[in-house]
Amino acid sequence: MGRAPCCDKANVKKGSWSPEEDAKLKSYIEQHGTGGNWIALPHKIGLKRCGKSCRLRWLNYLRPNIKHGGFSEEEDNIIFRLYISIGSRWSIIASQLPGRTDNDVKNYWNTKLKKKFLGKQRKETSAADPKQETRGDGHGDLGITGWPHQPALTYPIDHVCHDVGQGQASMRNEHGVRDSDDGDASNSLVMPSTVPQQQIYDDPFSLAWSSLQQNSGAQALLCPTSFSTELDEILRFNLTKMEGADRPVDESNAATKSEENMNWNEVSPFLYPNIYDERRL
DNA sequence: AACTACCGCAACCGCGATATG
DNA sequence: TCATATCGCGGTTGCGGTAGT
Repeated sequence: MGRAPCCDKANVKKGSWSPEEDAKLKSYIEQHGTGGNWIALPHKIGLKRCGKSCRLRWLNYLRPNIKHGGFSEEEDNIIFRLYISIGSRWSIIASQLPGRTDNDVKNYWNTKLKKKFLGKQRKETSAADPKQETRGDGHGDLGITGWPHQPALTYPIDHVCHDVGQGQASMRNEHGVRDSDDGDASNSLVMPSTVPQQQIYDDPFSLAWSSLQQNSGAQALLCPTSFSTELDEILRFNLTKMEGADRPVDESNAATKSEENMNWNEVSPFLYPNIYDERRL
């Protein structure tokens, strides 16, 4: 049997929100909060909308301090590096960008950033071997191996805080207040001070490339022409590692598995495998 | 000016996770 | 322990605007 619908679709309005609907929803939530129940909320305020739709509208558009468009170069870099590190975990990535929503970041990546950085990749790759410039199958602009679909590359994300120990503060200074700045770091990928300082790259592609070169067992990557194939393999490897870690390996590792509770200590073993492997020995 | 193709964004959908009774 | 309700997330779709022909 299929899943029960979250609302009565016949009596629910779909499509774009009107200013009146926005005003109703916004004023109610500002006065009363969500009441912990999105499904019941539209009925309370007389909106013919699905609760999920209300939640999405609030989170992505009506919520205070939301920024739309105008992504900075630094934000581009953060998104790119996190995507390389953890894949399409948009909510986690967005949590590192105050005022940005997961939907916004996702759209921005899919429409602009992916092309921007993959274009760069192709450029560098083709410079080394012009024969790999294009594919005739119409997928050329998605990368030679389609690697964006297999994320979770191992490499440091000191980009989250360009200066270890100061990054948090610097982000705060730039954007004002962190969206998860409630004294509980459990919702953020917080960089521990023990993480070794890595070379700072202005260009995220260079950073990813350099990291691949440094990665043990990635000798083949030193040959630019095999970049895509090897990257593909590394991505698969790390993805497998991350998926495997969703299940407790031992008692000490059987902590919460919820992404919401993901913090640096849980993510970092995948980003810094060498460091954490050594600690276990 | 009209048509078409493309792009960007808002919103929807479906599923897994979690909470609750 | 199980069933059901709800939340939260990532992937996908659809629409409006714009550029190109």
